[in-house]
Amino acid sequence: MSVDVVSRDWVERAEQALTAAGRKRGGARRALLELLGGQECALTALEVEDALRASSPRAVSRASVYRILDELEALGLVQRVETGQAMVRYERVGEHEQHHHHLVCDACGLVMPFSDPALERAIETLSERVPLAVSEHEIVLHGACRDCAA
Amino acid sequence: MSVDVVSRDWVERAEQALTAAGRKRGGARRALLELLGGQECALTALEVEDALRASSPRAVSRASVYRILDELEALGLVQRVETGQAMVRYERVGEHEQHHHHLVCDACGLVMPFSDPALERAIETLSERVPLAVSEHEIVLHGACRDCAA
DNA sequence: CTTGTTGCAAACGGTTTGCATGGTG
DNA sequence: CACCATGCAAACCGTTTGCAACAAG
Repeated sequence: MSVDVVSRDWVERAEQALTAAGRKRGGARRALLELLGGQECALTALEVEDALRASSPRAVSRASVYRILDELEALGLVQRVETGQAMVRYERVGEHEQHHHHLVCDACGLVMPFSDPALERAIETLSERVPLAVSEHEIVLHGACRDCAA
Repeated sequence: MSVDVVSRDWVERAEQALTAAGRKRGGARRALLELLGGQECALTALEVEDALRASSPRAVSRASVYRILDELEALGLVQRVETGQAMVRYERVGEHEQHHHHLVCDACGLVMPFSDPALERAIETLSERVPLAVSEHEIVLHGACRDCAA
């Protein structure tokens, strides 16, 4: 798998973008970047906080988690994902990573990524025939995952 | 337009479903059904409350708005829409109405419905190749509406 | 030393719940 | 008259903000 490589790229790019935006370095942000870089899919702010508390000796405050996620979102390094689970999720946006969407198990809350070229094409075509200058789109499929459907 | 006809159908169907579920009638619910029946697109709970306060002499309490919307959702008469605007939206589900999705203007908050057969087909095909027993799907296009893009 | 960064705790705002009252069947 | 429906106010909980202490450039 190239997950580690990808994430390392992203972490570096993020550090650069932050520096370019006139930001200074800080422990909390470094820890958060490291975490997001290694994630396969979207996390909630609370999950981020818990993961950081578990892996790091000094906890990162909740406020910082939200502040940093907002910052990263503004720089286009992270994107929000609305899964209809009452909490916003966040995931990194890789420059060369494949655009993807989400499957949500309404029974257990599991969130999985998926991607489909045909769907993207349909969205692209559609985007030109709609009374909106489309900048982004989000697709969420709800249902029961294999474990829960059994 | 057949909007009025459609909404009347829906209101009637809702009343029947509620009675069948062993519920009694009440003024708040009747007012809410009447309102949703006449809506073109999804409303937030707060918008529902305001609309009811404006049109009706006696206000409907916020708690009732949420309780009734939950009830209607459980019966499949209403569906939640996540537009990424920090508040959940609700809209009626018509039996013979066309399935649709939403365009959201991130600048002014405007929400518009749209539907696209090609997109639905793509979703349908995709649903069979995914590790999830898909029961629903939601598609949201974000961008700038005509007024805001100008 | 000037300016961004972080933690803590309090404030916010949408949503939910407990409880007493009132209306429906 | 049993039970659902409703209003009011308080509780909840994810998120945001104010402020003071710190650290990077």
